Amino acid sequence: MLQIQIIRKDPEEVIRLLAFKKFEARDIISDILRCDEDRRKLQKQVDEQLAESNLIARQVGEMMKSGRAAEAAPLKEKSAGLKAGIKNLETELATLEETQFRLLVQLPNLPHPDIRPGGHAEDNEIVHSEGRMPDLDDQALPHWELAAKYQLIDFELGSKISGAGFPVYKGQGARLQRALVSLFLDEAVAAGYLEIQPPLMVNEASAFGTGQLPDKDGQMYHATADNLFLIPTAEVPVTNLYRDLILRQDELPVKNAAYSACFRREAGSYGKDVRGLNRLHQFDKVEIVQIQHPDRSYETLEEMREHVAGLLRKLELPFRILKLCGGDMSFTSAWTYDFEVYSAAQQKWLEVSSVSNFETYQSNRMKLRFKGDDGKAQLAHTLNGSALALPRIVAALLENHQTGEGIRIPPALQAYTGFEMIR
RNA sequence: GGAAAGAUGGCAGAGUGGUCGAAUGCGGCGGUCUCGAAAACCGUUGUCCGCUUUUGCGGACCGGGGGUUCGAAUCCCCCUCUUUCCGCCA
Repeated sequence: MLQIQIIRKDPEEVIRLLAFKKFEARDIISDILRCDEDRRKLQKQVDEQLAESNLIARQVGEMMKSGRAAEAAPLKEKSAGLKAGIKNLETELATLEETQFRLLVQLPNLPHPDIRPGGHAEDNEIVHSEGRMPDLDDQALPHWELAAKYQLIDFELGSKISGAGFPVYKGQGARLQRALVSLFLDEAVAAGYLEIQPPLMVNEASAFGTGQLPDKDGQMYHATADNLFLIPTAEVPVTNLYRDLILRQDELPVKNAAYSACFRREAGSYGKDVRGLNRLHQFDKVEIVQIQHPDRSYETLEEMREHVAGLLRKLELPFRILKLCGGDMSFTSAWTYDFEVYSAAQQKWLEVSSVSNFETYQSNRMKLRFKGDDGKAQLAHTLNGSALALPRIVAALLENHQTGEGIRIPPALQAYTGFEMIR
């Protein structure tokens, strides 16, 4: 959620930057400003009335104490008369506050000024590219066929017990999952992240805090009996750990890493992109989260980007890093790098990680602050990234490392799988 | 699922209708003392909103919402959560 102060200060700049995200904000902004003005005017009125009422109450108190109860009667009456008016004003104020909030929540985060405007994939800038493209022969198979051939993943069985998009991993396939999770967690811990094992279900306040509600309502599985949501990413519970907190400046940066299963309804996405592991309702992911001082959050973003790149190197996968254009970034992000791994057998790039700086957008919702040197509380910046999401990594590993004898496991992973080849 | 107790400032914990944003202790910060540190002593120490924007003024907040009253942390109602006991159980 954007801070009202920023909109008040320079509404034209907000409109200009939101246009980078292909968001036409002019109407909402003018509604917000009008509402804000009304709200402040009303706030002043309410405060004045309350001040008067407080004064009378104090005077009555004095009289009661000094035994002049009779004199208090007219004051009591006056105060009682004020009451109805105050109540009406307060109700009106609450309505305005709610309206303003409802409007504010509709605005996406401002992209950083260095973000390119645009709304198409072609507007994304390839900022880095590395790794050797595998030259596979004509017999190269896509991962869903490899998964069947080596009995690693059973999609049909998953459909039977749950539905499409819930794969069952078996044998070396299951072991590969566990190995990747362990590798990713160990790397994160080595990089200074605190390992967290969060709940997989969260309440409404948490879903709101990181921006899943109301923006992505309908994308989460909702357990209505208890009003809990299955997490779409560990970002949600982990970032919300710090909701409503005022950290000390010397506690920054907070670095947390968490493995979790992730659940996404993916309502409305069907078609060729959903084949195999490309798009699932349940998948595993290790997420890294940082809470950082606003002055250093972009250094931190680069650090996180380098961490993710290191993982892909260990897995010996060719990858590229995209700096997303405004229109391709998420609602809540100010700056996003996407990592894509080349899938040789599908002959396309698969998104395997997304590393973002949300600046104060999440922290403003969550009231996540820190106390600076001046003793004043201010909003912290939040960042997160996948490090990494498993399914497309598994897809790329299977496809890129397939050989005539089987699928080669990169050395860094062998310690975790306990085998060098999938046969 | 049943029963009971509870929710107060960073933490612990007092406060049962008026001067309570709230005692006290711990912690934090500043100072005295010291070569320095500890101890001791003194002072200080919440968040949000509005107006002024330098000092300042007003308002709100004692889990959340509503009510009673001139006046609520304190009384009443509803909700949420926590703890303990019983039941069930990986």
